Amino acid sequence: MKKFADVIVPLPILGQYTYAVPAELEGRVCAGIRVVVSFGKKKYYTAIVTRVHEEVPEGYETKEIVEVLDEKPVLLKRQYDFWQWIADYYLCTLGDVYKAALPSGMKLESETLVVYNPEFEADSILPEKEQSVLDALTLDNEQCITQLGKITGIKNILPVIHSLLKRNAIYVKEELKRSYKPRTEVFVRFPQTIQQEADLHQLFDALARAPKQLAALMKYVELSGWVRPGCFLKEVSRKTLLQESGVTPAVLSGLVDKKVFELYHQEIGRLVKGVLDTVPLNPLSMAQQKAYEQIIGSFATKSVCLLHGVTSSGKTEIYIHLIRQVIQSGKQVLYLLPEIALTTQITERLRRVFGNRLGIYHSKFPDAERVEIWQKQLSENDYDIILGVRSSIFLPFRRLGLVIVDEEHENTYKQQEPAPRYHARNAAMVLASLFGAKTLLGTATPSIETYYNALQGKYGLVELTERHQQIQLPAIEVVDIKELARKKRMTAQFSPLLLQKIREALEQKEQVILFQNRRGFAPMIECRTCGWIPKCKNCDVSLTYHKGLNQLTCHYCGYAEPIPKACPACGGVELVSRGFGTEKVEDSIKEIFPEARIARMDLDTTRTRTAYEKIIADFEEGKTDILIGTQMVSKGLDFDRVSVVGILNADSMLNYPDFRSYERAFQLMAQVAGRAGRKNKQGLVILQTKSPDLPLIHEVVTNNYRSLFDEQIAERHLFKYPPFYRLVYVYLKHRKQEVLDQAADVMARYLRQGLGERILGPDLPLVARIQTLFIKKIMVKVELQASMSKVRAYLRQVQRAIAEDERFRSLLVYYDVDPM
DNA sequence: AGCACGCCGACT
DNA sequence: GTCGGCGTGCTC
Repeated sequence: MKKFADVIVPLPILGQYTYAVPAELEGRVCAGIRVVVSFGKKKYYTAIVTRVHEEVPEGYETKEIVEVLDEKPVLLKRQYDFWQWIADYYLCTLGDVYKAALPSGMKLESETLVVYNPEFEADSILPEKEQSVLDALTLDNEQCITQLGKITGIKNILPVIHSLLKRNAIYVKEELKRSYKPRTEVFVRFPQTIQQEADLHQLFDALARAPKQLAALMKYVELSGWVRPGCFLKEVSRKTLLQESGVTPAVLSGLVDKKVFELYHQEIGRLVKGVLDTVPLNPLSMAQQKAYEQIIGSFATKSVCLLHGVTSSGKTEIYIHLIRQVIQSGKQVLYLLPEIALTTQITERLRRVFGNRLGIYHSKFPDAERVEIWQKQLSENDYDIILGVRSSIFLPFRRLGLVIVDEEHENTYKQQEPAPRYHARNAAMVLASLFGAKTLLGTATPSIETYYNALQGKYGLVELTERHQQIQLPAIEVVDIKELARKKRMTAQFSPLLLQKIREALEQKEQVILFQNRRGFAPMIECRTCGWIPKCKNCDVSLTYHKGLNQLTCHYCGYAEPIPKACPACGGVELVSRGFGTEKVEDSIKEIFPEARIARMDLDTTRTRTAYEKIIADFEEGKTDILIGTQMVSKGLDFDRVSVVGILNADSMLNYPDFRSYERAFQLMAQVAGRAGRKNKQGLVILQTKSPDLPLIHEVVTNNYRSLFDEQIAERHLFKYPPFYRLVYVYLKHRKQEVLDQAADVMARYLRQGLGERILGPDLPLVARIQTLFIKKIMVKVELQASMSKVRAYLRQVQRAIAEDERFRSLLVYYDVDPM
């Protein structure tokens, strides 16, 4: 029987596509493997097979699978279930999920390289077009299809390539199969002939007259911790041995010739660099031990547990003990961290404990390393623990036992753009449940939803109120900058108190962190005469002034323009900046403390991983006195000599028209404040605000999470927000304002027919135009008791109806489920 | 998402 | 008369 395969293509289109399985590939095609298929007239894609069957498709001609890329599935059954859950829940396509899940090295697209097969001999004269492709390939025997099309001038080259592939005259390049090359290194070991210590002594004697060789031998014994054959601590690479023993390569090859050593090649993970020595765990304190036992206890009845521990209570140590316990039971652990918190500090700590059983998955790592981790996860020798960011929930697991979501409240766990707009914390819980595994959420400032679920008994709740090693919480002083500004006592963005404390800290060789949650120089500039503000020509936002680049930039589309010399509205030449960002803070502080060493950490200064790590390392080593930054400075970094933290403008965090802004402001300030003070000294936080009487400010000062929670939960209840209601935002985009308006109205009316009062809007979103597309938003608020799956089904139904409407052709519809 | 096909404006 | 603009619909 003829076989067919359903595949997922990496495109945002609904449904799967069916390809014919050519007879010669039949044995190799199965669910979960990657294949190359031609899609449309020009493109080749790496697709993933989800099902092989014998149902002949009707209504269209099937194409054949071009090539098989894997011998074993890269998409495991449980992963596929997980993909389907994501696509369903977050209202996106499987193609979207596929694109998000695989590192790009594993899903190479149409720029596919084609290679000439040197063994090919034509048994008859080839058609003209095919011959010209082969001629083009003799010039350069590996080229991409698009290029071949250009060289030969053949318009529709695909069938030609197809035919040549069939003739075996060319093949799809190996690179597509393995776009990364495993790195190998040469290692040294004793051959089989050396069996016991006595053999070793014999060798020592034999080499008595070759001191260099003897030195190399002794060094090897030392480095490897050799006891007897098959029993040594560490593999020793040729490079290390040469380095450590100080002998020349000639000496070593002499030993190899004498059959004292043998060399072997071994793949080495790019990530495993050096340190493989593991150290024993630190014992837990009484409080930590108690929390540990409570977590284990809660897992007996509940699948999710919240560990609510104040900053510096030593949550990481508890995680490490839990991880060890899970690994010992033969299961794997997924340890999630928000992007910005995944630093060398935490990775080094885990590596010291778990050695090369630990895999690290970071978006700033090169793609080849990510591919390597994937491949290793698929192998027999998979990692016991993966430490990673949001996207690591997509890595293959076979025996997942525990998921840890650290800094659970962080909004970077929610993917904003592009689809799938998933929340890694929530998705991770579903992933865990597919494995019957447990999830531990950890944070000092839980999200309102999570804490509510814990109080309701849906999650276990373990509180850790004691700070580790009696580190004191910092003192927080509130400064009313509105009052000071009125009295003209502010120096730039700084109150006299803050300046005084910075000065004192500098004098005592202590460090300072200044926090301003806005990058750039100024959020906008304004004409002093008429109030004109430059706006982006593509998007409905004002342009941010970047002094360093000397231009105005749009933070949404990246559009930039020079600063106008005069106001185009009134001709006024005085343009003043309004508000301030980190860049301006840096400028001012340099002026006030010219002798201080200053660094700035925000999106603009940390484009690369090295730049980011350098800023942190410099600060850690005391090469920097003052660190100015956005929320980046607040995450997961432990610095020892910070005595003063300045929050420059608390109000800038509160002015977002978002129901989460208070919660977020509290979390941010609590986290930043936690950076102040270490072992011996209480830290000081200067909190500058224009509204010192807000309850929120008081809650930050007294570190009263519970009060913030009670206040917020009442508000959420009153205004129908999570956790009492679930939200879905429906976004509509169109190039023409009128068409968009009409479509939004029609869609809202449809939705109201089925969902009634649950529909709000259409409204203009925060940014009503991005990259020349007008946008409208419809909000869906669904009470907890209602069936979300029915709501989702209805949303899809309405979208289909709208798509069929002649008037709304190129209307773009997408969803944000559980928006943040 | 691409990309080809198709239908209207300024050009050799 | 045609070249090329983007609006529309299809991709197994």
